[in-house]
Amino acid sequence: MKQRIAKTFERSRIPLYLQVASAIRRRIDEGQWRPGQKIPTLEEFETEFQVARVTVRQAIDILEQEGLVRRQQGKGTFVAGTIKDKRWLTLATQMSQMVESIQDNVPHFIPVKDPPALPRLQDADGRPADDYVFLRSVQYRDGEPFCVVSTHLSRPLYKRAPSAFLSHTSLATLASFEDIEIVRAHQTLVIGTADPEIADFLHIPLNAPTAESHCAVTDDKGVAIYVAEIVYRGDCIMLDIDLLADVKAKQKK
Amino acid sequence: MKQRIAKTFERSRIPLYLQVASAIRRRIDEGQWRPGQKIPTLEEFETEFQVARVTVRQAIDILEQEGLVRRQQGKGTFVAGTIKDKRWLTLATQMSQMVESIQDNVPHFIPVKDPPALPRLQDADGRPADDYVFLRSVQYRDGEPFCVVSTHLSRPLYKRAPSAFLSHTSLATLASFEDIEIVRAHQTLVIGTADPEIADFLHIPLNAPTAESHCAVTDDKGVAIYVAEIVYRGDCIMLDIDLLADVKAKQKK
DNA sequence: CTCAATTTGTTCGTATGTATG
DNA sequence: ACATACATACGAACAAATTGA
Repeated sequence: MKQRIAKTFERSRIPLYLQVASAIRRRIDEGQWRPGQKIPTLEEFETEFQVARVTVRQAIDILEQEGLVRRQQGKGTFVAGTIKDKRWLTLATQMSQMVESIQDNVPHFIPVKDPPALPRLQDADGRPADDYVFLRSVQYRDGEPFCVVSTHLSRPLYKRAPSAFLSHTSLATLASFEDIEIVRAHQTLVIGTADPEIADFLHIPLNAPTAESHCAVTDDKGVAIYVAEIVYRGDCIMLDIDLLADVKAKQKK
Repeated sequence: MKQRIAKTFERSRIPLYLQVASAIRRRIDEGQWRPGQKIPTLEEFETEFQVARVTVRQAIDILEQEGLVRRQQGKGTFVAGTIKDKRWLTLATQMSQMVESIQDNVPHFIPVKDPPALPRLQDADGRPADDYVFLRSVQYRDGEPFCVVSTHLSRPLYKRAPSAFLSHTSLATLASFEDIEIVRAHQTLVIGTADPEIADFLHIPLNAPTAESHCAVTDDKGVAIYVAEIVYRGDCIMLDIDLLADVKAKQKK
């Protein structure tokens, strides 16, 4: 037949039933229907999304597999009782806060085939060090991976405490060296999507939203001694920004 | 045939050729191959991704449609000369900066059927005002929509200059009232995906990554006089965070 | 200029997945 | 559950453009 496909959906090439599943999943995540509550009937979704009944069923099949909903013939479809705690990771916007929050994280290192010799530096990151150590790791919480960290660490720095760098997050170790003067510590954040490799590490679907952080620390000689590219799962992070932080800091003078 | 599908890909139900396209697109975005440079042959991708030649071709078809690559029979496939300026919108992390950046934006208002009487307030946002005006608009740049703003504005405030609030962004207008004391201005940011409505407004595919901002301004009486929910396209924004901002502010004392 | 190697373009047959009514 | 149409994916073979020997 014609495959009429509603206008909003046709912008994407992704199979309809997946799109519908995502749309409904999102509403559940957002709390539009509370745990235990009944969600609309197949017929209602059919009308709303302008798709065939079978397509809605297929979408809900997925949500049922995920344990997000429970179906009962003759009664309806209900939101499962337990919804996971999301957005638990508030990204730090200050160095001190950042170090504190990753203090106790244990990185799980990934072997790297062809480590890039130099980090990708942005304009203001400073000049590259002569030699870097490249470390790549996945970090977990409650047995679930939530970010992949690729770090370029100035080799002299690494040499000072290799075992520390291999058992703790690099930044926490770096911050513990009191004699190193940090002149600049900067982070940029963009939103991206999971490529196959990242999807694999983070146990998320391909193209799922991610937060990609570029984080660089520069010493008093203008050398970028720490440069990390961090990819977070998009669904667990949250940023908290005090828009008056600058004003308040001035007032304290 | 068998549809062997490599392990990494099978977690996702998304069509293979789209997955491959995403993987290659990402590498181009990341600058793994410079503009004008030749990317690997179909055969090489075939081996790397463990998919059929036709599937790789189909993937590259998409990138060609997007204008990201250029193909030449007998020679190869090349990264296009011009890569669009992405990530042009650096989200402000300070009130002053924010007001400045949206100063000249012109909102295109959307009619609203059932405006929510009260904004969704977070713990520290303060108490709700007695009465709000609800405004919803889409903002454009170069004719392209980049965010949808839903604003709750304290009605007394709105009454002071209705025409200003309808021709400029609310926050810019708000900031122009010198006699209003702002005690708190806070923003939280999470990563989400486009639902059908947002996808429609922003001209992006359903489930495309978005940045969802909750922004609240509280006056000296502890009343939330401005509360906005802003949804940005995920692919145009970027955050710039100085991790030593607090330290520097203190040093200036 | 011809020839072979390389690389993209095209087509076929088949199997399975997606979507409709 | 069924019949139908179209999309996705495979493997393989062949065509056409480009390059360098």
